[in-house]
Amino acid sequence: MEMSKSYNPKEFETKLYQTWVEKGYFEAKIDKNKEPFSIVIPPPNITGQLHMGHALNNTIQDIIVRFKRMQGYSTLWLPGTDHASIATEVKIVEKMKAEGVTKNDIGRDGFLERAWDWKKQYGGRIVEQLKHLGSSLDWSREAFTMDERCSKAVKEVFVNLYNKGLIYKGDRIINWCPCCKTALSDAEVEYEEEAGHLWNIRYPFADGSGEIVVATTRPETMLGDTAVAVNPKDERYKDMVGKMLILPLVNKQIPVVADEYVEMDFGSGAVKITPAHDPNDFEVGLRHNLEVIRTMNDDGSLNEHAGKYQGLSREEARERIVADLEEQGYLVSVEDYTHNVGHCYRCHSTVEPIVSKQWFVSMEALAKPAIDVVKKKKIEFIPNRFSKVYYNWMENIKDWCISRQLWWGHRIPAYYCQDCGEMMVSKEDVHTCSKCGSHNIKQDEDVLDTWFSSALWPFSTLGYPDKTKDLKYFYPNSLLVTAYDIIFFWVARMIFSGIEHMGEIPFPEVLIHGIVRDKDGRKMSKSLGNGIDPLEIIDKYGADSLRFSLIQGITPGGDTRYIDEKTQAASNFMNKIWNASRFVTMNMKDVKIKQLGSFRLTGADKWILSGLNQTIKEVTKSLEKYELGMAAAKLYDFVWSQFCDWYIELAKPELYGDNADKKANTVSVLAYVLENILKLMHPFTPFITEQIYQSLPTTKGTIVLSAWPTYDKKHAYHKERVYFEKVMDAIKAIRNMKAERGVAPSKKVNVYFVASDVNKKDVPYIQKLAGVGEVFFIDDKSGLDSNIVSLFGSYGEIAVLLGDLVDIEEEIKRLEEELKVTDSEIMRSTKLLSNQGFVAKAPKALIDKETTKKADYEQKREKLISQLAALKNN
RNA sequence: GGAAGCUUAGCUCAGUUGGGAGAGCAUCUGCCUUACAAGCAGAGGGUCAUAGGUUCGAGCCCUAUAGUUUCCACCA
Repeated sequence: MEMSKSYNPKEFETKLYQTWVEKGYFEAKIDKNKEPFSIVIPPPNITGQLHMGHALNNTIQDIIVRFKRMQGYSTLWLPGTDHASIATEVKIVEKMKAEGVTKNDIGRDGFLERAWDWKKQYGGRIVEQLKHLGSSLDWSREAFTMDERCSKAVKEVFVNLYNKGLIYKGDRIINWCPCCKTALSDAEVEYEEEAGHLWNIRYPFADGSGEIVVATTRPETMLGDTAVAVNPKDERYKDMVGKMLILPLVNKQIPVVADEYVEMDFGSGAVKITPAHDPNDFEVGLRHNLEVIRTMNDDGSLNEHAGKYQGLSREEARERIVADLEEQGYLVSVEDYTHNVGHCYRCHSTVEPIVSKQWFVSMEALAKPAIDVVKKKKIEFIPNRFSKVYYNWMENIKDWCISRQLWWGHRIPAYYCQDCGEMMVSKEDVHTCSKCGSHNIKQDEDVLDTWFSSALWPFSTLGYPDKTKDLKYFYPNSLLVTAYDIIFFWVARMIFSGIEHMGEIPFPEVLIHGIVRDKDGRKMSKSLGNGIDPLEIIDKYGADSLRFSLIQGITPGGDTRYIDEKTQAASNFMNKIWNASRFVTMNMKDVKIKQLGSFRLTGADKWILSGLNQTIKEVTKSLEKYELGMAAAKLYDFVWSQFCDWYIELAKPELYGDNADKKANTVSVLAYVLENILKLMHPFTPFITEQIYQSLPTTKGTIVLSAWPTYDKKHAYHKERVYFEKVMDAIKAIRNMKAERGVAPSKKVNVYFVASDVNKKDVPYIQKLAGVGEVFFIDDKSGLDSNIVSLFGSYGEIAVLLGDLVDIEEEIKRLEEELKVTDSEIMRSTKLLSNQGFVAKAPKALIDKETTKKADYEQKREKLISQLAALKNN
């Protein structure tokens, strides 16, 4: 296949992906002779569209998965989507609102019908978008959190936990979103600082003996107050504990109680207690047996316990209550006060703490082993600092509220007898009451937290609770890759779920990456409008460029910025690879490619093979440590700076020479190195590498399933590399000298190598790459005239004939400057080597290195001095 | 209140067992040299936030300070 003249990713990216999928390259095979490597994708929400976060997350996973696949692992990367209970329901309700329909209008069944339609229509969108990225996912195993498999797992787990007493139903204070009209878990509440007020209110004693002033940020909750609390050690209130106060506006008597929870030095040191609407107050209420009076409806409006305020929204109620307090003389003062207010993570309304009957997972017993496995390093976070975040959360965890007053999701498998009230929790649908035999059964109306099913993802997708072959072979997964923002929501819950239900950790490693910010370092968000659509970038530059730019310069756990120039640079790199490959394939035409080892290698050949070998070693090592940014940088350097800038240029003298055999040798090395480059690059940039790989006459099949290059001692060529770098140093020195003196690159200069160990056979390289005419080798330069420029370096001495271009005065100045630098280097070396501490404690290799360095500089110094003397004598 | 990260060239960032500071972009100079001007060759540019400490030796380890970002907690 001929390569087209220019790099145009659109010509092949989509086509190649289709072929990969059709041929089943990504389908995992259970192979007892191979080691499995499995990852499950963090399932994107069906409501979602691909954003840069997905692009980064999936690029990282794809790189690792493709790398492991090439290394010979039986590799599974399992795709799927999350039903995203609340997020999806919010979207559908919005859509219905536009049509003028409410949930109640169409009922549960009607709503679910719409939801499934919605899923059918949009659920596949993000999945299709992942394909544009090149993600090597096994589509034959695609899962959905509400498909049959996962739903079965959810029921199994719920019932098991219930039977063990780890799931319970009870009245607790929970976070309530009055807009979504559902309970939320603690993790689903986002706190934001808001400017508010602190109202100081007078609560008079029932016996008329004075008053207590309390402060509140939410005066509307006072209707549900059932006590005022003070610290038992507080001298100011010591005699008042147990006395009764009149609750203003309500005109009800409430007691003063003593509780450690109260901070004496905040405000007046007295706190109004509203057990139904504040988590701390709820606890105080439990300790003092206080009445719990809920004054708010599910939609946030006030209820019948609010007296004359019934029916008002919470905002209106606040206004009216404050006004009334003021009018009746109860309001002492109002202060400005900034405090944190909880918001629903989906609709962003202010969350109300409310007492409500909900289902909970009892966390204490589950958290303990989940903490242990990380402590014992059975699970490692990469980078390790994230384990602290994990401990912090796990060690302070509260029970997990899992019921949601929503319709889209896994309905809680609890059934109630309408006749005798018996509750039955069962995997199977219940139609008969186990206690009274009645058939009048109703299932719990609530659904489960969407994260309840995500928590089971590493095994529910593999067939749990059935003991499938997949489950046996691919569980535990090998790795989990995710951003740090869902450690609590997801990672932590997968860990305790895996341990509890599978008896085994879900994965031994968790690779955490950062988030993609905009060019100014801000989080990309809809409200800021600073989001960048990866699909637009792919359309403009191709997926490979986007992938490479996302990976370049990232470090585990670190955030990155999306900067378009970075993608342009990556795109230039793709273009470079394309053109270099085109150059190689053009030269491969009509040439019989030879096996390495069957012919004599040139110095340049050995130099590039040694560099390739080193690159293989380092890139493999970096990838094994998941240091993708590092691996990408090494590849970039090798491909561009070593292979393109040097080796291809070094190859040209042979390629354009008239020795067909030597040309074939060089082409063979070019082809060999290119093929290895393509393989090393493939995990990062799968499309371009496959496209070129298929164009090479030496390759068969797909690069996707090709073998990962391995380090080969035979190609180390240490000595040869050191020698050849002298040749390269000579070239650089001559180029540099010409550029500094304004000698046109096309102008050929003649040079003398003075007492140099540079080999005559390497002269063509110097001529071609440095723009040199004739090269002479002499033992000393006594016969040369003075119109020369002397260069000193690893190659020894080069005398360049520049004729009139040489200004003796300038030359003396330059050499004196160089002598000064050399002297200071010698000083540095001498000082270091005469440092007893250094000589005694530094590694031998370093001392040797320093010693030869010093010798080299001393030699150079002598040459500089003699050259200066010669110039000055002239 | 607690915890963590970051501070390196004009910009964005690398720098992993402590051993003479790097890349990309930008800037300047010169080149259309038969893969690539999306390119080639060359150059300039950094007291590695500050102050101490450990060490023969610190961008890297320790302590403190400043600035900055984030997470957790949620004192009404």
